[in-house]
Amino acid sequence: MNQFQNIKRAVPNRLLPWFAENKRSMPWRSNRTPYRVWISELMLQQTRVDQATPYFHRFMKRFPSMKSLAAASQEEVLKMWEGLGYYSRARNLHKAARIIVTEHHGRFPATAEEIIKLPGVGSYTAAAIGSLAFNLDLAVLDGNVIRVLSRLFAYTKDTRSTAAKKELQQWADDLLVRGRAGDFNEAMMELGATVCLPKNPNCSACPLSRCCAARAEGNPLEYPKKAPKKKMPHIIVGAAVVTNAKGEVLIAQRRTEDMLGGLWEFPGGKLEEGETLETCVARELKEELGIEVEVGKFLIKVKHAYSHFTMDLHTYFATIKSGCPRAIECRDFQWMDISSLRKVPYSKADLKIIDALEKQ
DNA sequence: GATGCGTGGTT
DNA sequence: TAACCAAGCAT
Repeated sequence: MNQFQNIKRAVPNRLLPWFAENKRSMPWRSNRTPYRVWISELMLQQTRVDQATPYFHRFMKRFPSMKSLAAASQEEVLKMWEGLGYYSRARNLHKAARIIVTEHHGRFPATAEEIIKLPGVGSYTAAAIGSLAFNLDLAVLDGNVIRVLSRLFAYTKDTRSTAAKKELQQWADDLLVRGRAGDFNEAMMELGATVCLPKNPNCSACPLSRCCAARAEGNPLEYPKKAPKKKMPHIIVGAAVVTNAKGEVLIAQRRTEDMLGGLWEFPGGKLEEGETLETCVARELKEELGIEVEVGKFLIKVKHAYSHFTMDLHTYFATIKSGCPRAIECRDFQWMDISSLRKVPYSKADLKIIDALEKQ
C-alpha cells in the first residue's frame, strides 16, 4: 500500500523531528522511573495533561515510592485522587502496588506480559509504561492516536468498535520506529493533542499533512467516524446533612464495589415516583443507616454530570428522631466536626455541599 | 460486544 | 448551552 509506505517514511523524517521541536514540558518525564511513569499514565487515562499534572506532583510527594504507596490505606490513596474521577483507577493502583511489593519484591515488572497483568493496566498503559520506562517496542493507541491514524488513512469504520481498534493498533505497531518507541508514542499523542484536534485541526502546521488521506479529501473533520452516543438519563437525588447536639455531621462511606466506591458522602439517594424530596431523604436514611430523621431547612441544589447520567442533588439539613446509625447500605459511617470533614475523600458533588456548609 | 465508570475544557 | 470528548479499563 503506497499510502502506508508514505506515512511510514514520514514518521522518522517529519514527525519525530517535529516532536523534538514542539514537545511540551512534562515534568514527570524528566525522571522516567517505572513508578513515576505508571502513576502518571494512570492519571492520564481519560484525563487531560493539565488536569492531571498537579495531582501527579501531590501524589509523588505523599507517596514517593512503591513501598510507601503499598503501606498506605485505600482511603489515603483515594484522598490524593479526590476530584480526579474514575476512582477505580485509584483503587486498582493501590491494589497493584501491594501486588508489586508482595509478588515482585517491590520492583516494577519489566515485561509487557507482566505489566498488563497488573490491575488497572490495560493495553494502552502497558504500552506506555513499556515504551517510556523500559524502551520496549510497544505502540500506544489512545483517543489521540485513533484520531491521527483515522485521518491519515481516511478510515471509514466506526472507531469505537473492537474490530477497528484492532486494525488501528496494527497500523500503530507497523508504524512504530523500532528502538524509539517512547518518542514515537509521545509524538503521535502530542500531534493529536496539539495539532490534529477534534474540531479545529491545524493542518498547515502538521508534519504529516502531505501524506494525510483526510487532508487530501479536504474533510479531516469527517474522521474519526463514530457511532452516536446514547442520551444520558437525568436523576433527582435527595441528601441530608444530619447534625447532632454536638454540632457534628453524619457522613457515610460508599461500598467499595459501587460507583464512587470508598468515597464518603452525605447520605441520601434517588427520588422515586410520587415522592417529595423530604420523604425521599427520610426513606433513604432509614434504608441506608436505619435512622428516622426530621428533614429541616434546604441547604443547596448541586447540579452534576457523571460519566453516564446527570444529577440534581437536593440537600437538606436533618436531625435524628429515633435510632442510632448503623452501616446497612454503606461500608461505614461517622460523625465529624465540620472543620474536620475534608480529612476524608469525597466526589465533586459532595465537595460542593461542604463548600456550602462552610459558608453558613 | 456492550456497558459502567468522573471531571473539566472547548466549541 | 448542550454536546463532545479526553494519554482507557473491567466486567
